[in-house]
Amino acid sequence: MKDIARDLGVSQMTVSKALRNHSDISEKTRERVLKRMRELNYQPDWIARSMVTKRTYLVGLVLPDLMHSFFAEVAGGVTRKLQPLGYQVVISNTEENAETERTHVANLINRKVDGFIIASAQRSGQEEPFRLLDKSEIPYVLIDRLIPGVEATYVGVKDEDLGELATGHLIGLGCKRIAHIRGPNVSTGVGRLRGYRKALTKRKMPVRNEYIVSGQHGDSTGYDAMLQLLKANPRPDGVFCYNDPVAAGAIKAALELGMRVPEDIAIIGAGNVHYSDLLRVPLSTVDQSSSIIGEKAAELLSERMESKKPLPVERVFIPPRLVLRESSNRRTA
Amino acid sequence: MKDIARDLGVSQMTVSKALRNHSDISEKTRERVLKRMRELNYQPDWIARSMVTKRTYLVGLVLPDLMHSFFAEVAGGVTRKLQPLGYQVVISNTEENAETERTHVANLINRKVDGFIIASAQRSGQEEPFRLLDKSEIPYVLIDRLIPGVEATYVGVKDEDLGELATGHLIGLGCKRIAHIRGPNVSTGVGRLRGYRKALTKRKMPVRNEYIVSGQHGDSTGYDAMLQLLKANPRPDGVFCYNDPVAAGAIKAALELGMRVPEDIAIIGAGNVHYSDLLRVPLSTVDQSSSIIGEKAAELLSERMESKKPLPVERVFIPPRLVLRESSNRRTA
DNA sequence: TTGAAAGCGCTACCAT
DNA sequence: ATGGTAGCGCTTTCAA
Repeated sequence: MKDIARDLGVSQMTVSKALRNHSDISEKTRERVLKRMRELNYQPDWIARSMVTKRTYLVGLVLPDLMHSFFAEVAGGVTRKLQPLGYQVVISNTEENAETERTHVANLINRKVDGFIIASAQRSGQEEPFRLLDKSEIPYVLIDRLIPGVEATYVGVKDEDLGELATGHLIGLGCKRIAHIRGPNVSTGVGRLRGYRKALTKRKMPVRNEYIVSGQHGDSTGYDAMLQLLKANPRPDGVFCYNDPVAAGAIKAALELGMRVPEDIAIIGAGNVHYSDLLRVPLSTVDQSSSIIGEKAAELLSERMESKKPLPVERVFIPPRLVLRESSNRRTA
Repeated sequence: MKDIARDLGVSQMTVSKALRNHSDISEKTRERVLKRMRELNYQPDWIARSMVTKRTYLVGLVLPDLMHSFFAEVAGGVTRKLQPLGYQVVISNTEENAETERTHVANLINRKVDGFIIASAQRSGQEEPFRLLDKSEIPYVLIDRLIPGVEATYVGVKDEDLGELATGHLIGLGCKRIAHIRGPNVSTGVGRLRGYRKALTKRKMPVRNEYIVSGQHGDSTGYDAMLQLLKANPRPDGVFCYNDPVAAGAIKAALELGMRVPEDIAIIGAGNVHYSDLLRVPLSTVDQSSSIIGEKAAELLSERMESKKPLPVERVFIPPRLVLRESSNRRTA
């Protein structure tokens, strides 16, 4: 930058302003500066700039599991929106570990990212990362998972509605003994479970504890959970699974035990991941508009990053939507 | 930092050194500094530090498609290795677009990342990002895809071997008319195609052009490619697909047309993505050790980032490994 | 073992 | 429309 100024016989200031299309710099000078800049192949130093402006144009995207394509899609939505605005996205994969999440968030705060989008792996009662965030005054948006006790802008579905929708669908199919493979102890897991209970209760169907087993994330665990479920007597004839990966594992287990899906047991998941249609039995699911969640979150965050004063907390709920495929394709009994 | 110094009646320098365990600062002083640091909840400013040290502890990870779980797994491997060393990983998703890749790489160079790991979407003849990189002197490691004309450290499989292995397997099964759904015009696509040809030629089997169709990435395209393939007369009885997502689509198409897999047509993919076992027909595939690729690349890169002088170019080839499942489970004819 | 001075590359602020 | 001064928060170099 100094070189350009020297070469052109103007001050460094003029150059600095010209490069940023600052208020009133004559067209002519700007042209000259830009020309020389290209000649020298000069690129402004983001770090030095950040140091004085206090803006890094970095955004932290904190996700529990990149391998789960729901989150990969969210990440796609976020970057698609944020890149054109000049932000770079730093993805932190917490592997569903609250402690990892805490350190990553602390790190990113030190790095002075301009904002956060977080699908948190914190269990209830652990709000430390959010206290750090609030203290740092860096704006952030929660996605997918709400954290009790944390008042923050959020984008996601109402998980209770999702659970009720899925369970209600199974009931409508004529299933009499509906089980649930539940997720982890975060708002999504808890909410979907609550929706499941609610749907049953509303129709005056009993909620049986042996029909609720834990699945967590991943494929093999859905498999294990289903094996356990099928030990119950009588066996369930419908299962609402916490998410699609779990459901995929569940289908595998059911088939291995010689059951037919959906004839003997109907199965529905959640998330509508891209390969659900290609599974052993194409999977009915509840779509959560994953990439829209990412885009919307990016939008809300960028408003908050641009704004001088803190913007009000906003909660955006995206309506869940049934996607029916073979795994629940059954005539009403 | 100044505050700590003032409070303790020492110089800012002493504090700076104490915090970095610099050479010889008395134990006592260090303790005092650390204590006060915790009290004030002080965190060093990475940006200011970067400005003078010229190290950002950021690594750019440039991938063509996060939705493809092969790359998601690679990303997992990379971050798992790099986080503990104090690096943050900035993931850039180029969506298989050479132009996007170019701008992202340029951006990240400006941001002074310390190194790059790249699975490039550049087609042959486009080496611009790499010329930028070479000029910037930032170390980088290529993964998965080699770029002709770019001499760089690389981690991946020998795609020709992979193609030969997969095709050879189909031949061993007794398939007589083996087709290939080929990938994009990058080293992986080209190499696998070459391996396919080689395997056939070696066994003196004919290479028929109508048995080679283009699949690209994604699910529906594998589906489309298979539909096209099945118009051939006679129909192929074995297909080697560029990767698992393509193969998943291909299976769907074959089944829809009433063919049995593997009885009428055997199918094999590549990449061993995590859901391959859960597909309509569990998919035989060639494993590429995706997360090991990520880890190894991270290792090579960190050596190069720590080293003062440029380290020699290294090429690490991970041997491909057959994973046999139902989609190619057939008695030898 | 500790500290003072200088400067990294840029921009904010205020003058001209 | 242009420029001078100061300073962001840290580290490096060299002196005490």
